[in-house]
Amino acid sequence: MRVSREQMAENRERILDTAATLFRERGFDGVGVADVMKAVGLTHGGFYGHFSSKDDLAAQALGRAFVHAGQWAAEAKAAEPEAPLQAIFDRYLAPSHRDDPGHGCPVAALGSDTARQGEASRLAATEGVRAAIKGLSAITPGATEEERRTTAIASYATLVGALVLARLVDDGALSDEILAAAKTELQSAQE
Amino acid sequence: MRVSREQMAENRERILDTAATLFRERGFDGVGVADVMKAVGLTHGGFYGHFSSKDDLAAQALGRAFVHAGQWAAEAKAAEPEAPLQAIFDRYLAPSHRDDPGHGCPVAALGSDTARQGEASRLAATEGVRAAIKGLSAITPGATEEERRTTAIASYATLVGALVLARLVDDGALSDEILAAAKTELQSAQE
DNA sequence: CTCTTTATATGATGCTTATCATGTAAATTC
DNA sequence: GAATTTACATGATAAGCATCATATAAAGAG
Repeated sequence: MRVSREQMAENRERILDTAATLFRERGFDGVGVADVMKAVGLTHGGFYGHFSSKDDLAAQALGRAFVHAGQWAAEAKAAEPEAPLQAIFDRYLAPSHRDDPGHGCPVAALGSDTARQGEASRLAATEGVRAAIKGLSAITPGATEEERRTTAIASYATLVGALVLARLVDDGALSDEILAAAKTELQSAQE
Repeated sequence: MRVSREQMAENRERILDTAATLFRERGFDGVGVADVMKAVGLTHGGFYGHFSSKDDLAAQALGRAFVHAGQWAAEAKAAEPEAPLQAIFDRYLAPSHRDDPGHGCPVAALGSDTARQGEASRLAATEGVRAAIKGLSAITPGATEEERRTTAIASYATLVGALVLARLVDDGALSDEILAAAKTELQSAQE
């Protein structure tokens, strides 16, 4: 059955959002085209009217998941004008973020996966990382532009690594300790 | 055809080593049982004489991949008795490590994957991470035991995150910059 | 209101892959 | 060295999944 133009556009958006969440939760190979469509409330047949392939969906969903990363600085400034960097660290390293990969950082959720993905996905991720670094640099202290950027990149790496490690281990106490340790070090580096 | 006891034991070891490499290179879902056996020079049929399932293999191969991580400190001390920590940072953040995931850090290569794996794999990874933290703590400077451990965990996170990001991006210059930035920050934190 | 278009549903198709069943030849045992 | 065991090979089996073909009913055009 046919749906209205707006309905179709909305369906497409929901497919993208749903895919972005499911991929982060279960990995690219852990989610089938039919799974995504079913979660949206459609059947698998209509999929290829929206996307040319699963790879195409993966790349676009990745881009969608990265949108948030590009707005890091702006959001943090709005939420905590006094200490935006601190707000980012707190949010990123919160147990709630660790426990909800579907709506969190795509690098932590799909990082090792994406490195093995097709070109389109790699490009989307690269742009996302670039935007995240730029946003972080803008609110990172430092004498020179270059120094701020270097520090921002390292902070980003610490955040990602800590979240990956915290999700990896099968021991809640150790997981909490990892998040806390990263937060402590990132704070003390700020002085 | 049957092979000797030693031959069988050697085959089992080669299956494990090969799997540990292939999984890190292509992800758990990117490698089939038949792929591993073929790479070893056997056929898929004999697999279940060695392991009870692919999950079983994955868990044991992960354990194998983590062996190296537990010996971090010892190896670094042997190679660079003066500055073992520096040796670890240099080696971990080297382009050669980035470009050879099959023989490198299992957290960076399979981190986000493993978080979705079965219990046995999670446990193997948890033990590996624990050992790596312990090893790093032993050569990390700091006033108290607790402080050394906190710093070691954060350094580990920075290493992992930087490698994941460096492998993720589709731009060699940005990738190199990420590795260099992490190294710079880790060094300056040491004073 | 009729005609045309099309977004989605249903139902193949073909491929990949984990696992199992059976055969066989070589190692081990006695 | 005959009998037995067994590690591996060959060849199913069955399930999952990406993609495509066709049908249909509802939207949009006139």
